[in-house]
Amino acid sequence: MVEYPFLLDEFTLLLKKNGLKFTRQREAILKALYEHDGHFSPEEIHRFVSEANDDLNIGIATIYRTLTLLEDAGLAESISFGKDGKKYEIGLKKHHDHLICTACGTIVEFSDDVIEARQEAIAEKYHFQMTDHTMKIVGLCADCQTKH
Amino acid sequence: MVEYPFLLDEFTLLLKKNGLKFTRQREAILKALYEHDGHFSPEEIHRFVSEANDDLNIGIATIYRTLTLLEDAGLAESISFGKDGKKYEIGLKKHHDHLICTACGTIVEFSDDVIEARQEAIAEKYHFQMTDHTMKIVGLCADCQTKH
DNA sequence: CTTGATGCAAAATATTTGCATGCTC
DNA sequence: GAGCATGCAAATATTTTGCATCAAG
Repeated sequence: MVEYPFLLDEFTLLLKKNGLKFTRQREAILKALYEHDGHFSPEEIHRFVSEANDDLNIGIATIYRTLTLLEDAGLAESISFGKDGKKYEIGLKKHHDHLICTACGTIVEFSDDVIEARQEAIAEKYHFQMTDHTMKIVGLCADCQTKH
Repeated sequence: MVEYPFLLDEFTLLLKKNGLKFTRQREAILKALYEHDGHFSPEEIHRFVSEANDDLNIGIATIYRTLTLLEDAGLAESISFGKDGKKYEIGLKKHHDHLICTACGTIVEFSDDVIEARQEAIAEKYHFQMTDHTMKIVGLCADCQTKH
């Protein structure tokens, strides 16, 4: 959907704008998020980054710090459900929402224009200046319904 | 919206159905959720229950266990956003969604039939058997927009 | 009485922070 | 060079668990 170079550009721009530094660690984390499609915990992301960069000894604290940074900037999004903690995914995709299976944990993404439009209308109605929105539908996926 | 006795009925029924026991602690937690309108962390709920029941020395573990129980049963719902952890509120209200202000943390509830209907259609399209759904719109509330 | 529930404290997780040192800019 | 970023480890915070005891059914 979005090309990596573009994402990287956004990122460097953002850093510059805030007087922050571009580091190998930050790049590696952004890239890991870009290359893995799905939703991951900070630990998982840590693993990805470590595996992809033998030479780079990255600390978990940096993962947390960077994820927060990316989320605030809108380059990453977090979602959480049930017992599982927060999971992150890359931002800047076409906006989409999630279907989550309570049995197997599968997350399906979807996008719906009617809902998108409606959300804007609602934000306006309540005088909110909307910066983001998310929707989750939870239930049983087709597979898990069968297994019962 | 929903009367407490009704809620309590649902609860006892649920417990019975699963061979679980009705205890003072569980009642107290349900009631605390019912009496406090809003979204609270397990700690906060623990405080509520403790303050309302001097004689009842309730442990935080029981709060966690009961909240999980209530959430699984649909009698409570959790929502999480940004740095804050999971927050719970009573379920069985008319279904509603949330507007969350990123600056002051205010949570406004709203309900929209168009969206409700659309969610059902989407669940069906993906062959999900929907058990719940949530929507969050995050942004700046009217107040916080002014303060800038 | 039988079995699940509770409180407590310990254990397991998850997340944040302080600080010396290393790297961008 | 100046100042932010990093890794590490310690400090916190958050949740979960084991277990002896209690209490609901």
